Amino acid sequence: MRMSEGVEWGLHCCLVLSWLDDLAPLPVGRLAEVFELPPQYLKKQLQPLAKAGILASEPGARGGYRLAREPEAITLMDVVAAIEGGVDPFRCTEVRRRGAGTLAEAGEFAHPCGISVAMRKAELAWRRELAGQTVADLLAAAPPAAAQRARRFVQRVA
Amino acid sequence: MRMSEGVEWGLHCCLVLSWLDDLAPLPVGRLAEVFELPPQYLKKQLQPLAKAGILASEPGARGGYRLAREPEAITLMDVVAAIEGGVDPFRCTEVRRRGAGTLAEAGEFAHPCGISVAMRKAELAWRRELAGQTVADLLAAAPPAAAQRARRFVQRVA
DNA sequence: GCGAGACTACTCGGATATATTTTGTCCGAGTTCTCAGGG
DNA sequence: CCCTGAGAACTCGGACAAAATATATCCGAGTAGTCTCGC
Repeated sequence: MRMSEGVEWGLHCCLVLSWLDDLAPLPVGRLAEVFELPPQYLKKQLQPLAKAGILASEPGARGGYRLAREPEAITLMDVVAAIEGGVDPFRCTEVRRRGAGTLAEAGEFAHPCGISVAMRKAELAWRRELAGQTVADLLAAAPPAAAQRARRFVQRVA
Repeated sequence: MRMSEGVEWGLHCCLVLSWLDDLAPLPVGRLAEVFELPPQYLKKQLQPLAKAGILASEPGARGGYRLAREPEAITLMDVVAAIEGGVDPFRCTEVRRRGAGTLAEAGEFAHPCGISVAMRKAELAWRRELAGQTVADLLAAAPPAAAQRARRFVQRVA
């Protein structure tokens, strides 16, 4: 089980876009330079965020990405769901119905599989924690020097 | 992000091995028949559980797998960690140090990355829930008919 | 000097290859049971 | 009839392919800025 690195990139980019809100929209190329990431692939990772309404994109020259909402309104769950697709890590394939399960009576499978319930309970706790933290919280925790450095870096390159 | 189906299979097999404890050790072939799973691949998935001390394996004829501990002593976290390798789904690649981060002062990275901390907090909640549930809990929640059916099925095939 | 128009440069969006992980299969080492032969 | 010993069958363990997913790259559609030409 491995989360896509796009989640890490996306969150870092949300922070930078918050810091450089007055310079928006910011092209992907600039964002990529800030973290030395492959620009094309970073763009591919940010596209789902735009589609999910977390980022707003502007085409054409002088275009780029900006935050579509206030940092307080963007939860980590939003970002993870947008990039990972919002599917459960654990996927019940109803193994219980196969093999010996084919001999079961009809009503037995009315209740969901206990293993699935247990795993989903754990994932719910995970989601609850993700939904309880916002990009604004990350901004508060980040060192102020990083924000200033990112700003100078982007302006220097420009 | 997708959890290996080996987790689902492993947990179901733990249940069956609990139900059929007096028939142990049970070969993988029998377990595979109970759920119509590819026997060789199921074996591959159960091997990490044996290595982790959750299952005990016996080689040779009349060999097979049995539970190495009481169901009360096997948590879902144990099974997930054994099969998934115990690594964090989110992996911080220290992106903050690259690009603009190379200009930072030395002490700034003494504190861990805030994004990493946030993600780890969520994963901790997930792990806590997994560690709080045992195979014994799954046994209690499973329909009694399933246990009897599995027993009859295995004995019939034999 | 000023305005209109076409051109160029730059942006995002989606379609196309490569790498890596997951899934699935195969062969070898070891142990137990079976069965034939001898006492 | 009982014991001994060799053979055969069955088990797990780890090494070897195939498929699926994630990673990385390229090309096309569209927009803003710019430069030239005409008035």
